[in-house]
Amino acid sequence: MAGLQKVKSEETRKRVLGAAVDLMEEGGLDAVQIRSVAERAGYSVGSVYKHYADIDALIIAVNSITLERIHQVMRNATEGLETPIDRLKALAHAYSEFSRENPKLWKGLFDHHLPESRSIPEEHKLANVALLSLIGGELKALDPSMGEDELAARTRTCFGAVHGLVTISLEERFAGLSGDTLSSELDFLVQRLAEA
Amino acid sequence: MAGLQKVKSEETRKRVLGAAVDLMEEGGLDAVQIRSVAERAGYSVGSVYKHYADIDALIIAVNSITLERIHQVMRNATEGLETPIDRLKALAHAYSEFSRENPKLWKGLFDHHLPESRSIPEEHKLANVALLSLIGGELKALDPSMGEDELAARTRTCFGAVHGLVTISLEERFAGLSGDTLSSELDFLVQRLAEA
DNA sequence: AGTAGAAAATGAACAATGTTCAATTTTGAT
DNA sequence: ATCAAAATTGAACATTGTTCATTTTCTACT
Repeated sequence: MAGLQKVKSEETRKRVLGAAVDLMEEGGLDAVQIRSVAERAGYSVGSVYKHYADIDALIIAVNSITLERIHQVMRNATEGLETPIDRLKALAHAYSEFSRENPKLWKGLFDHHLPESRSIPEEHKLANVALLSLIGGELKALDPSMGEDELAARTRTCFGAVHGLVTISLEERFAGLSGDTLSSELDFLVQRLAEA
Repeated sequence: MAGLQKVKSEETRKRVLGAAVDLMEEGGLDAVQIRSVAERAGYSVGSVYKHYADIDALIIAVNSITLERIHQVMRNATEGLETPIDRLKALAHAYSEFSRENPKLWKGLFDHHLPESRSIPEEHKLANVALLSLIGGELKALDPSMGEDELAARTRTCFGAVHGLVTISLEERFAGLSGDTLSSELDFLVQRLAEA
């Protein structure tokens, strides 16, 4: 049966990726190294390269999982909420909370950059756009008359604004916000952006 | 005269830093390496270490210059403008323009992170706060009744929001905004945040 | 001027990490 | 049982940060 090899191969890939995710959670981007991943997964460095072209590909795989998790908590956050503004606020809070609860995964997602010469995999870009469309859907509900381009632009403005506040709040250099202050500023920001 | 050594030492430090700035402008954060800086400056690797404790200290020195440049263009941007809202919009545009005109310096500033164990130099944190206070001043003019804590929080919200929009607009992954669209979204964002 | 000590500068050597690949082990089909 | 393909290994190399013994240059003093 040809199945055994395939099963083993997939098992290896899964363990390698799992080890990489664990290391990112524990030690951030810098901890995701070929040797540390190989050791944690119980394989040699060569086996890691059998499944991921290089360290960047592995990190992107980890970040795709992080993106998926963020998408998940944001989708859940709007459940049961009726008005678009309430739903937008809930999305912003879910995003912020994820960054607080998983700072190393979150930073790893946004701190990782490919060299200029390389392009981000299409799949990963789509996962980013999927996040944006959670916001876009609410903005569309708020103002159905908005054109496609205008909606796309406004969606990025709203996401970018919340993303920026969350980002600087995680950084020591800006003496950022936290706790109730962060929470109420997020509400203020979304309210202002979304109100008619 | 004891002056010659001091002059030489300062000359070396200046050349090393200048080489590092040039490399950051040309090749971004990854191009600022001890060997490349030493070669560009015309010194050995050991001499670089004589003036900067490690590569992080050198990068922070480069980033302090970048911060100073950003501060400069933002200060200039408000000249001759009367209303706080116009001035806030001008600050946002100046920030955005700097990121477009100096993408590698700008990315180098925000992509660089110290290991958790190390703390950002006080001087560098103050330079960040100086940027924030340009915004804080306008917000205070807009609403003099605001308390200190409230003003500090709102200042970070406004900065973070603009910073986030600028950030994602520079990134391929988000298919960000540019040109007139970015410009008008910045206006929209500032208008909404600043209006009564 | 000459000289000893201090400061500056050098570059070889080491450590850590990404990457490659020839050799070995395991698996699948006959 | 045997051979080819797939999986796995780990030694070896390249790059980059860092250290430090040595050499060169400068200052102060006689």
